[in-house]
Amino acid sequence: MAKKKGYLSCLDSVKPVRDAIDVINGKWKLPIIISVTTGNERFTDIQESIPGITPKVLAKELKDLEQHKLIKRVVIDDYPVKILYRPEPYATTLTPIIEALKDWGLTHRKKIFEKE
Amino acid sequence: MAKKKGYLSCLDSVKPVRDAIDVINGKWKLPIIISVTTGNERFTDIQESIPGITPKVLAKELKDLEQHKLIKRVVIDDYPVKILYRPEPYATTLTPIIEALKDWGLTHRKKIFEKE
DNA sequence: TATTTCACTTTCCTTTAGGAAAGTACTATA
DNA sequence: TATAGTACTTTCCTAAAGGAAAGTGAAATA
Repeated sequence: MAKKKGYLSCLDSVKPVRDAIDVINGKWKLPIIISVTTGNERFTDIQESIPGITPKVLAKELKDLEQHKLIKRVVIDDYPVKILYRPEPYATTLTPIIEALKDWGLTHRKKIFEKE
Repeated sequence: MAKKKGYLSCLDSVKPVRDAIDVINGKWKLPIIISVTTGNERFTDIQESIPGITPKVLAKELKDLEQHKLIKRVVIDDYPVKILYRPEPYATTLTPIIEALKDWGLTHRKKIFEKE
C-alpha cells in the first residue's frame, strides 16, 4: 500500500510534464516560436522562413501557440488590415527549459553513438 | 543574410531538443521510467503498476528505453530464467529536466486558466 | 495430465499528425 | 479589366501511435 501510494504520487508529475511537452511538441512548434521571436510578424513571412511548412499547419499551430499565450495575434486596422504575430514576454519562460533540453539532447546523442 | 544565419543557427537547436523530447514523449515513457526507477523489475509487475498499458506497448517502450540506455534488460539464468528491468544510473540525468518541465507545466496550467 | 505463469508477439482496428493541392475572400496594382 | 498578394480554409490522403484481443512457447504447479 505504501509502495502503491508512492507510485501514484510519482504519477502526479506525469500530467504537468505532459502539459509542458505538449506546448513545444510536434514538428513545427519550435521553428514557429523561433521565427516569431526572431522578428517575423506576417503570416507569409513566417511561412517562408520555415522551409516545408504548409499554410494549413502554420495556421493551426499559430492558433495553438496563441491559446498557450506564447504569441499574440494583432490586427492592425489599416486599409488593408494587417495581421501581425508577436511573441509574448511569457514565451521567454520557456527558454531555460528549451536550453536544458537542447543540452541534454546533445550529450544524449553522443552517449547513444559512443562505442558500446 | 545576418538575419537568415541567425535564424538558421537557432534552428540548429531544434534537432537536439527534439532528440531529448522524443526520449520522454508518448503516452507511456514517463510512467514506465517511474515504475522501473521505483523498483518494479518484472514485466508483469511493471504492467500491473501502470493502469491501462497493454503488453504490446510495454514491450515496445521497454525496448526503446533500453536503446536509449535509460534501463537495462537483465536475464537471470535460473531455472526458469527471470527477466528483470533495472534503471541505469544515466536515467538520473533526466531528473532535473523532468522536474523543470513539471514546474513549468504546473504554472502554465494556472496561466492558461487564470481570468483573461 | 491440465492449468497457470511469464514474457512477450501477432493481427486488426481507430485516432491523430501532418502533407499536397486547390480554393476563397478581400484588396491592391498594372 | 486582369493579375497578384495576404491570410488563410477545405478536401483528400498517408503514416505512425496506440488500443483490444487473442495467441505463443516454455516452465511450474495442482
